[in-house]
Amino acid sequence: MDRSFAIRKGVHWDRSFALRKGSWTEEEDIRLRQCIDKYGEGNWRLVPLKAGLRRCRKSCRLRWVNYLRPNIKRGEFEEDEVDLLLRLHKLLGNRWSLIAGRLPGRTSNDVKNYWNNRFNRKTSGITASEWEQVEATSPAINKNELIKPRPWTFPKSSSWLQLRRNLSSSTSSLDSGNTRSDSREMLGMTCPILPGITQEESTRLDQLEGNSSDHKELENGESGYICGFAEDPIRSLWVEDDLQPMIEVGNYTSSEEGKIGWDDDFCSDFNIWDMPVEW
DNA sequence: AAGAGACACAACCGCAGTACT
DNA sequence: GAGTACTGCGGTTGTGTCTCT
Repeated sequence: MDRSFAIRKGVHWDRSFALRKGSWTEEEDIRLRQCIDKYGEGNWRLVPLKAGLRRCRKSCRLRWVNYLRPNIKRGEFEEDEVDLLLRLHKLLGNRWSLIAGRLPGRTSNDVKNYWNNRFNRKTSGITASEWEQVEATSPAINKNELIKPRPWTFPKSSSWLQLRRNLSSSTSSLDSGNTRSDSREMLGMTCPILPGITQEESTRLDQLEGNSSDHKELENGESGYICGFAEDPIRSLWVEDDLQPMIEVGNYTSSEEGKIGWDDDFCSDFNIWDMPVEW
């Protein structure tokens, strides 16, 4: 790709750094795809060099993540996707990457663009009076009321198998009087709340199926799988046997019988599918 | 047919958090 | 602990296409 070609294609050419900007060509896509296929994702600093691209690493990553990555879903959002998007946005706000994580095949950019086009006040074409009506009928969401999950952090050596072992030991440690933070230490990680089910959680559920040691029974008689613990106050994703993702918020307790549960004095839960959506 | 405006999508930029030295 | 590099995210802008007049 030379400068004259770039100019002909209407592509901006940054002379000072010889880095290309603007739309990606088919040739660049092929180079990038071949590079990722060969070396895998990550280490974006080296990708432009290995791929022989005159693009900055951020540009390469963005192109891969939003366009070239396999299994990216194109086309109009389906009805159930829009429904889930609305519910998740109500819960999470503009946390596009988290929302996209629960819409298989959709990227954060897709979700953001879709939202901005359809529901953004500036661009949706909805009149001021219509918006006033929407806002009046929708419960206000304060920033500090939004659940803002942080990325899961695992020790480098962790694996689901290890997590499972730690999960078992942490449960028994509660019975022996250890504190909750001790248990988190034993877990070797901090797991914030993750509403809905991610791909990883889904995979884990598949692994859990039939493994009774990971199946928990609550004091209130409910049973299911715990997919994540959060930092204080305890917020956890609890997936019941019928695979309904419940969000538990409250104090985590244990009982003599070895059962686990949440303190009734400070505990609430809700099903993401039951959340009202008023648009 | 041509121009204007709307729309959808791609890409860039700046920032914050994290990892590394 | 401080400084630097890297990564990922969200807001914003740019650009191509479609529709309407």
